[in-house]
Amino acid sequence: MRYSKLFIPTLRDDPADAEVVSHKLLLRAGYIRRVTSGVYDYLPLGLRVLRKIESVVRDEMNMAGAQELQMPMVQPGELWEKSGRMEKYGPELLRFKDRHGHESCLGPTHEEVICDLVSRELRSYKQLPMNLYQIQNKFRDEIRPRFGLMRGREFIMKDAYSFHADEDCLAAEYKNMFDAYCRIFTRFGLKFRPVEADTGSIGGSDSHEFHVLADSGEDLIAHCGACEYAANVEKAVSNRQAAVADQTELNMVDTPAVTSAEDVADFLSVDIALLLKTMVYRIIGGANDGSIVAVCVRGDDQVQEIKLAHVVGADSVEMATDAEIASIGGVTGFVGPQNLSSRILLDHSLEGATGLAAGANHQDAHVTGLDIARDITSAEFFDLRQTRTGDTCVHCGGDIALSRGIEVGQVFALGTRYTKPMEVLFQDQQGKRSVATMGCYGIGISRLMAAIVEQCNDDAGISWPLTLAPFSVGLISMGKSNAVLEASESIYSRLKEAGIDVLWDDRKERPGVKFKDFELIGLPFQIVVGDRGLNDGQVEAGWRKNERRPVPVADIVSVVMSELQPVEMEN
RNA sequence: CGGGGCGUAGCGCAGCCUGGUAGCGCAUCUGGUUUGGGACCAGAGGGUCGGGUGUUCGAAUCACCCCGCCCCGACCA
Repeated sequence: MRYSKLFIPTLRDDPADAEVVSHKLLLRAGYIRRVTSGVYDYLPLGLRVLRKIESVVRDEMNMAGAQELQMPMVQPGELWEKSGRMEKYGPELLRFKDRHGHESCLGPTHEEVICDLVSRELRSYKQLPMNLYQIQNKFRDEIRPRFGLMRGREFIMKDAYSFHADEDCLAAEYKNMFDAYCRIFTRFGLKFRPVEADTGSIGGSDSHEFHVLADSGEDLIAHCGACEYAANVEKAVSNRQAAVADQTELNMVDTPAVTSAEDVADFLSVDIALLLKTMVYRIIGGANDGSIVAVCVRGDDQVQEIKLAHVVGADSVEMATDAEIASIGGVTGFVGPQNLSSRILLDHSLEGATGLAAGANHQDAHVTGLDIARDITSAEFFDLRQTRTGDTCVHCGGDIALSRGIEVGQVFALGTRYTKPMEVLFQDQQGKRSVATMGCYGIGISRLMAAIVEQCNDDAGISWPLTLAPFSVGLISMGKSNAVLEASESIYSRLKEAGIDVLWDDRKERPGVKFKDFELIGLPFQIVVGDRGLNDGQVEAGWRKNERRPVPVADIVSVVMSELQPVEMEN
């Protein structure tokens, strides 16, 4: 491809509204443009990268035995009514009526559609298992789209759905997909980590997320330094060294206008870990929708709201209002676990604790010497705290550390969560009607593009891995002497004939401009043709990251082939 | 939706406080000189100052409303 004919609108300055490096670079290097909040154009360079990402994913999915199909973006409301998610999915599901007044929505995911399809065609266990996938646009009306491709409203996802006659078969496919995902992210050359995950709004039993490690990641993951354990903090469990204090009398003390855990600890001169922090939540969804619960953790811990939601069987939880706190006998800022009329849930780390300071449920007062076993009636203990650094691993006792990650894939063992309501039934080996079990497996294709840039960049721009670069080779001709033009033209066509993806910068620009643009765009290998070397029958060639070396014009194609080939073989 | 910030030429910004009809750098176009790391000279084009209403002789500037964008929280591939 000739640069002069390609639409690559590069920018000198960082766009003011881009925050993370991938967003800035993809915009500046002319890969994407914003259309509206969370919705982007993929320009020619961006599309080329997308296609390469897709082809690796396709390759591995096909090799793992899955088959590709394509489902629609527009979905009928009935399907969502049937699965029960019309109500549950919430405002993220973009709904609309067509001209006939028919309830429709834009597909944020495709469990309903695939179940509908499979339920119509599935008769016998002999048709199982099967794994169907697509690479397609999704739309989720995100509360807050941000960071460019990282969290768009419209995005591209590879989603696969598998159906099975029994649990064992599902487990085997889950493992199969897990392994395929590891191969995919390895082929991209990414630093990634599979972690145990909460199943979120999709539901199901088992789930793992695949995270690309990056400081700009929106997720926090906990991992053990000594063993393989890793989990999203929404789910991570860990042991903590609990601070202990002697058993003492229960006392009420004045703490005028001292409310936060830090301030109370300072004011009373006690270790913040010997504080008991009480948070009051309202339950959203589920059997106890609307009811209020009190939750206690140590002063230096945070309540993990996802864990809490699971414990109380809620869709989610929200902090209670002052009035709601008062309704259970609490006083905002001074809430404690004693004499509350609501359910009181305590984190395991508080079981048997003594000598604690806590809110007194009186204005401007706390209690000291609180003894959980002695002073709290009807306490229930659960894992409710968020794992933090300094905790130890429940499996091996090793130290837990936290990292930031970008979630680029997730696998779910869904069981019959969808197949039951959607009536995906078949006749089993005994001739009985049976519900299929299901798994689903997603990879965020467009998000991956951003995640890769997060890991592959430097001060000058993007630094694509060879397998994903929009072009493998950038050919830069310098000056406009006929010798340079002719040599460039001939090298360009010889490279093309050899099957190498080459971008020839034939523009009438000064060398500096060309170098800067190529480094910004991030092509992995460069060839420079200039009068200086041409006089000795040479051009320069080299990887973006290294120095270029002189190469005889006659050898350039074979040199490029031998440089590029071994790298491609590794992948 | 709650909290903070912003909206002036394609991009990055100044002007606003203290009203007088818009400016800088980059980019673009023309001519010339340049040509191994974002050139130089000369000239040119491009803006209903996010939108509306109001105050005023006069509004980019002041007030109110709306819209859009970005950042922090709840969501997820």
